[in-house]
Amino acid sequence: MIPTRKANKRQLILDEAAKLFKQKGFGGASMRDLASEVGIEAASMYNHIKSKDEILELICFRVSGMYISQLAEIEATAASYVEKIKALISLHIRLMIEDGAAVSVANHDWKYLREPALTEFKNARKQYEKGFAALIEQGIAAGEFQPVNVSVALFTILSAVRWVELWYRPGRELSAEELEANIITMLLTGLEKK
Amino acid sequence: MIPTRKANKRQLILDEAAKLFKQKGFGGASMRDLASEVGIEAASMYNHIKSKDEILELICFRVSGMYISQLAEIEATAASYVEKIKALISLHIRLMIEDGAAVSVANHDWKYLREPALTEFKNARKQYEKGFAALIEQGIAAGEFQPVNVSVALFTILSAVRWVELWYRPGRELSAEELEANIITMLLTGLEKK
DNA sequence: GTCTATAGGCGGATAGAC
DNA sequence: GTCTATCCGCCTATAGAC
Repeated sequence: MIPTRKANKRQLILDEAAKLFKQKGFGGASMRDLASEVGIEAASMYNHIKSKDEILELICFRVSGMYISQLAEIEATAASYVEKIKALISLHIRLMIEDGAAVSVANHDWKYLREPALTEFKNARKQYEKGFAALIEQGIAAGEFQPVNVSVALFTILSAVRWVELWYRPGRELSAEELEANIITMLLTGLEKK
Repeated sequence: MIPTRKANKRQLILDEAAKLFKQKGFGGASMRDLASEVGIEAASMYNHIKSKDEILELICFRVSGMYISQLAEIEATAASYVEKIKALISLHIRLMIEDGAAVSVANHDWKYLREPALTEFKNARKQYEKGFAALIEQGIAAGEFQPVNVSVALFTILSAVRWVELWYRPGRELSAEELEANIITMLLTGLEKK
């Protein structure tokens, strides 16, 4: 039987840490806070994790791993570039909704990683951005996209999906599917009516 | 004679604080760090400011004040809704480039404000967002914009201009004007070629 | 207005009993 | 594996000399 993510206390600590870091920031969340959420004393957590820094690393690299493996899958499909970019936007929104706390930590608190993890994480992110940018570039070359600056297009898309973290609540007026459809409309066809 | 912003030591402290908070976060930047940047001892700063919290408040409310007053000016013009939205996008990019550290702190560290400042800041931001959303809504009603969900459009635009803070360096391949033109293209006409 | 010294609290992490 | 007790360092802020 494959253990679920919450099977052991170690994973419970990581999940609660993600929520707490998202809420208070890495620096603002203390090990005593975290222990209280988990239901044990701070000292007891050190039987499950090595340090507070290790917790941050585990969260950040789990998230970067998800993005990179999913990008590889999308790259390998035979879809058009428009479809591939739509799939990437959909991926970001879905991960944000399903695993929001961890994604949020990887987005905001990665800078508190210590070397060598910091450099490793930056490289992973750069690798992801390069793959994403290549799809935009190829889409422009293929005539599917407007000849916009590739970096601007890349970061506009990446940023535009980030606010979902701040805004989305399950049971909001908009369903996840409607949210996704609206963001894709904004990014691919723009606000202005032509 | 009107004093410039750097005329007194108090303002120097605020400017250095904005840079430091942007770099390390409010919690990660200590008063000793800040004093070292200013060139005095930590204790000496308390002759110019009341507390670390006061520094954060002064930075955040200066920024929110700028946005709100500029929004009022744009609302009062006779331009089309397309032009008004373009002016707002331009405002965000310009403030980010000219006063990036303070804007960044107001974007990220406002959550460390203490009551009653926290509630006051949230209300100011909500007021700004409502004004911005109203322009989008009126633009849709006037037939200038696509009938997209107003909140989605608003937050997509607000987020899309935020990454400029992470990306823009004076002397990058793209000038501020080109950057602005490219972002406006992305947001108003979209990535896809039609 | 700046300094040195320090108060008083909270941080991460460890030792050792059970 | 969990606890209590504790180390030691850094934090914001203040007191008081100059």
